[in-house]
Amino acid sequence: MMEKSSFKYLREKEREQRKSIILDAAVFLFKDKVFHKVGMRDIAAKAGISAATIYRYFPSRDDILLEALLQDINAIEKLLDEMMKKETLSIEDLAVAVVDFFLENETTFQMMCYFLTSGAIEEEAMKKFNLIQEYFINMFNMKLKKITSRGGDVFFTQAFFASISGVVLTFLHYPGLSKAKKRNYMHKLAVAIIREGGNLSLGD
Amino acid sequence: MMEKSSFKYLREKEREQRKSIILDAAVFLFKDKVFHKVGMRDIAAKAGISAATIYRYFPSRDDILLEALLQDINAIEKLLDEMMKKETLSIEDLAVAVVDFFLENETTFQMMCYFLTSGAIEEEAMKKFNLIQEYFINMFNMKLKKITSRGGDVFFTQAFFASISGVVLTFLHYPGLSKAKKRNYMHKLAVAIIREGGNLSLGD
DNA sequence: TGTACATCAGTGAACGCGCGTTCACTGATGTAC
DNA sequence: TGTACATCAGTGAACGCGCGTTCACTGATGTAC
Repeated sequence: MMEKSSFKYLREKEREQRKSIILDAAVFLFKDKVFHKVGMRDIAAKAGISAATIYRYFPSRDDILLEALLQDINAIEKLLDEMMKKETLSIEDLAVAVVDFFLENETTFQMMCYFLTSGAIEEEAMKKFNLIQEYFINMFNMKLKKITSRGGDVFFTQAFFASISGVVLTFLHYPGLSKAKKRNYMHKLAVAIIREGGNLSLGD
Repeated sequence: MMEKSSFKYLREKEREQRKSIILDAAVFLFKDKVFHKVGMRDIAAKAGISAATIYRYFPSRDDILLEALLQDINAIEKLLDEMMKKETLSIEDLAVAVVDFFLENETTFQMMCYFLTSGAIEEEAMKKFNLIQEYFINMFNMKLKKITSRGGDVFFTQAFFASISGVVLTFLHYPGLSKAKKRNYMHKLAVAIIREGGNLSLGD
C-alpha cells in the first residue's frame, strides 16, 4: 500500500512533467524563430494551454528563457560526453563541436549573448543566469581537463570559450558567404586561435 | 554674390546639422541606458523636438542605431590614429585600447552584438549594417598592417576582432568581480589570445 | 458514507504599459511670373 | 511690388499593435472528521 508521501511525490513529479511540456514547447518554437519574437501566448498555444497557466509553473518569461538555456547546455554536455566515449578527442575537435552546436541552435547562442550583454534584467533572473554561466564554464573545464594538459586551468577554459563565442558572434551572419562557407570559416578560425593560444599563460 | 546652388548647399548643410543634433541626443542617452530602453520619445525630448520630427531625418529607429554605431566606429578610428601618432604601438596595445573602448562605450558593444546576432531586421537596415561591418574590418586591417607584419591579412584581422569581441562578451558582466578586475582580466585574456595567436595561419 | 473545507490546475478577459510610426495640419520661407 | 503656389520643418494626437502579467473565477480532486 502506498503512503501519503508517495502520493505527494507522484503529484510533484506530474507537476514537473507538465512544466516540461511548457518548456519543450518553448524550445521547439526557438528552433524556428528569434527568441525575441516568441511570446507567452505562442508558447501557451504550442503547449495546448492558456498563457495564464504558464505562470503557475514559471515566475516570468526570462525564467523560461533561462531554463531553455540550461537545457541546451545540458544537451552540449551530453553531446561532448558521447563524443569522448567513442574516440580520443583533440581540443580542436571540441572547438569544432561547440561551434557546430551553436550553429544548429542559433537561438541558444542569441540568448547567451542577450544575457551576457544586457545588464538590465531582474536581479532574480540575473542570479540564475550567473549560476548557469558558472556551471557552463566548470563543465567545459572538466572536459578540457580530460583531453589536454592545459585543462583544469580556468583561465585557459575561459579563453577557450571566449574565442569560440567571438568567432561565432563575428561570423554568424557574415554577409556574402554561404552557410557552409561560414561554418568552414568559423572552424578554421576557432581552431587557429585555440591551437595557437594553446600555451596561453597568465603572465603577470 | 551667392548663386542659387550655394543657397541649396547651405540648406543641405543646415539639414545635416539638425540631423546631427538628433543623433547626438541619441548617443548621449546611450551612455546611461541600455539601447533597448531608449525610445524615440526619449531621443526627441533630449533633442528638444517632437518624436514625429525625427522621421523627417531618419527612416526608422534601427537607422538611428546604425548611425550611432557608425559614429562610434569613427571614434575608435580617431582614437587609434591618435595613439599611433604619438608612439609606436604593439598589437597588444591595440587590443587593450579596443577592449577599453568597448568598456567605456558599453552600448556600442551591445548594439554590435544585437546586429551581429539578430537575423530578423529589415533588409534595408541589414544592408547598412553589413557595410558598417565591412568598413570596420577594413579599418582594423589598415591599422594592423602598420604595426605588425601579419597586418593586411584579413583572416588575421578577423581573428583579432573575434578574439576581442569574445573576451568582452564573456566578461562584460562576469559576476563577482569589480569593474577594475574585470577590465584587468579582459586585458590579460585578450593579450594572451592575440599574442599566442600571432602566427595564425589558414592552414587548409 | 457523507459533509465541509482546502488545494490547486486551468482559464478568459482584461490591465497597463510602451512603443514605433503615421496623419492631417500649421506656419514659415522660397520661387515664379 | 504683389500674388499664387511649392517646399519643407515641425507638431499633437492618434493609430495599431504587441506584450508580459494579473485577476476573479470554475471545477476537479484530496483531506478531515
